[in-house]
Amino acid sequence: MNVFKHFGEVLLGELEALVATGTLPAGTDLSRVSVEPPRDPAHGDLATNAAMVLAKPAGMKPRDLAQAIADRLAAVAHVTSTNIAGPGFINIRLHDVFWRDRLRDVLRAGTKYGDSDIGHGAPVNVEYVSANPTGPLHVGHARGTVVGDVLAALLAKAGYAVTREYYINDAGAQIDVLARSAYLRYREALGEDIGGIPEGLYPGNYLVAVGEMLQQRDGEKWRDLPEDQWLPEFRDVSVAAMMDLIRADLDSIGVRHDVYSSEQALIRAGGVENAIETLQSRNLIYRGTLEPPKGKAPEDWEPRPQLLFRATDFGDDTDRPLQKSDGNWTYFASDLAYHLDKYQRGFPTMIDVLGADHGGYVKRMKAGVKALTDSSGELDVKLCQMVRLLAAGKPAKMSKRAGTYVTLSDLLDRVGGDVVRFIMLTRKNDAPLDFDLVKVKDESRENPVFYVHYAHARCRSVLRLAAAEFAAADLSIAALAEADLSPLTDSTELALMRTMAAWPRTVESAALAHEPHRLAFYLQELAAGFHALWTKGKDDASLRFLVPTNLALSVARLAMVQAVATVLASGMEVIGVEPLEELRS
RNA sequence: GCGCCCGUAGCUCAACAGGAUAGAGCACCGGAUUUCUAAUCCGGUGGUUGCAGGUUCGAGUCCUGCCGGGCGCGCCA
Repeated sequence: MNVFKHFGEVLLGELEALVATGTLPAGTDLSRVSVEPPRDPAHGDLATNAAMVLAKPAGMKPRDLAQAIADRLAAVAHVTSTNIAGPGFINIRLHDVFWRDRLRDVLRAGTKYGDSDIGHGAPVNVEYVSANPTGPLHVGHARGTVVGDVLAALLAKAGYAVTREYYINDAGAQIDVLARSAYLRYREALGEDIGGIPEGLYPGNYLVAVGEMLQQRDGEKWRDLPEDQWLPEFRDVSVAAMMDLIRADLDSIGVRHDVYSSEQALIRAGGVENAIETLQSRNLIYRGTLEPPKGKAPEDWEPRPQLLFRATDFGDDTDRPLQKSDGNWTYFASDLAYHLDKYQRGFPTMIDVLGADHGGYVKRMKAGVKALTDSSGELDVKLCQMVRLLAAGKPAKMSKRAGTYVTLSDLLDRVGGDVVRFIMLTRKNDAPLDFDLVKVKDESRENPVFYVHYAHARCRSVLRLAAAEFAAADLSIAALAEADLSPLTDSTELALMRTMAAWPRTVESAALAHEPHRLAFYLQELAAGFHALWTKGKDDASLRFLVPTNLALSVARLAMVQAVATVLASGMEVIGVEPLEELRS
């Protein structure tokens, strides 16, 4: 249950009653009315802006209208009091029983707590990673990988039908370069001294295995043939090998895409022509000449008539070329085809997770999607800013082996997948992020991964001890869900329950905003609430979770501890981090 | 030159769809432990939300113009 949405609906009912009695005029627009947590918990449990939003249409002073609304709300179930504050906020306080009952919601739902149906099963396509198949994934790919994967999981939890997709850019010139690089390794495998890797080819030693494989499979078959004879085969084999590497990398961080789309296959199937024709039929293509970019004209610029898409009709800054002078399609043209293809496969909603260096590309792609789908398709692009690798505050050394950056695989070996996943969500995607290889392994308050893990482990520890302490009692989750929770009266306990009850709303709002980082922030908040209560039990023994002389109290508190563990696990499940039983190794 | 993103406490960052007195952590100062794992917690100091206007009952959030930083800017993907 999203508490705020629930009471929002209740409030709307009361407002409609005020319309019926004539206090509010017929046809009043109620869409801007909201029910939210108050900024300061001291104000109450819920707050609404209804009186401020509706004062003008009602022709009343906000505080007078607030009084009329508050009078009605005071009679609503679970509401213990209302008050009017500031410019006309109505603060609502709910009975403690209501909050305690939310623990039952958690215990009955398990880690499905927070699942929502706001998506109504609508299909959403999330495209992420989509690294060029020219080598293994490196650190730079890690952020988009995590952001995309967690966004997909988040949308699934919010009730969308999510497809996770990887777009293989296997058609461009860089694939020829890859094939030539592999060819060199092939000759090396045949025993030739190839010397150094020439400038412009990929030097990475991950291609050695590709060359060796081809040598073992085909012997000298390709050695003396002209390039156009071996290039297609070397392209295919190299791309397949690189995708195997990439898939292995993704697997090791727990990422599995539902669909891998090949740019080459799309082009061969006539996808680009299909897209071009669609645009042509809407008169959105013409042959024209672009102005050079002002202030930064390329030296070799010469005016040239090109096939152009009228992107400016859809909010872009300039029209965009579709065809290169050699007759091949531009990358933009095939990307148009790809997005049309996704749309035609049943995804009116598409999300692309890209690196920030694609920022200049967003407007034209959104324009393209609008044009191709007659504005019925929607594209959201999440740009991920740079990750700065540090070690104890200083820039981390890159591996200097020829041509290699720090690979994702190296990073995972060093800090583990849980750490990578969590840390990548500790900033919103469009802000730069520092990833400190040392700090992320610290066992302290400063390390959010540890802090959240520790909270869960502490919950589990209490539950284990409880099983020993109260061996005769039924402490199953089902039993805890039905327990008498009335002994839970401390303000810190109630605060923790409110935090847990905010989880469904967090899921929904993060999903609507396409902002997975909010989950990581929520988990830190919940962990903080639990740690606070834990320590309070040290100062005041009557607040300890386990009170051997008082079974009823202990059971109620165990229900709460179990609920904390469950909500933490629910969030960690979305992020893809494993909840730990204990931290001791 | 143009476009996109960013600018919030000394530092690193939050702020949910435009809401109330802008919140955390670190650092600094002062406290709590014969532990349900103190690897934690509590309290205090700290702000002209880059600058100047505008819209609104209400602006960190929306609009305009500046300043500063990052990314990008026809035949790379």
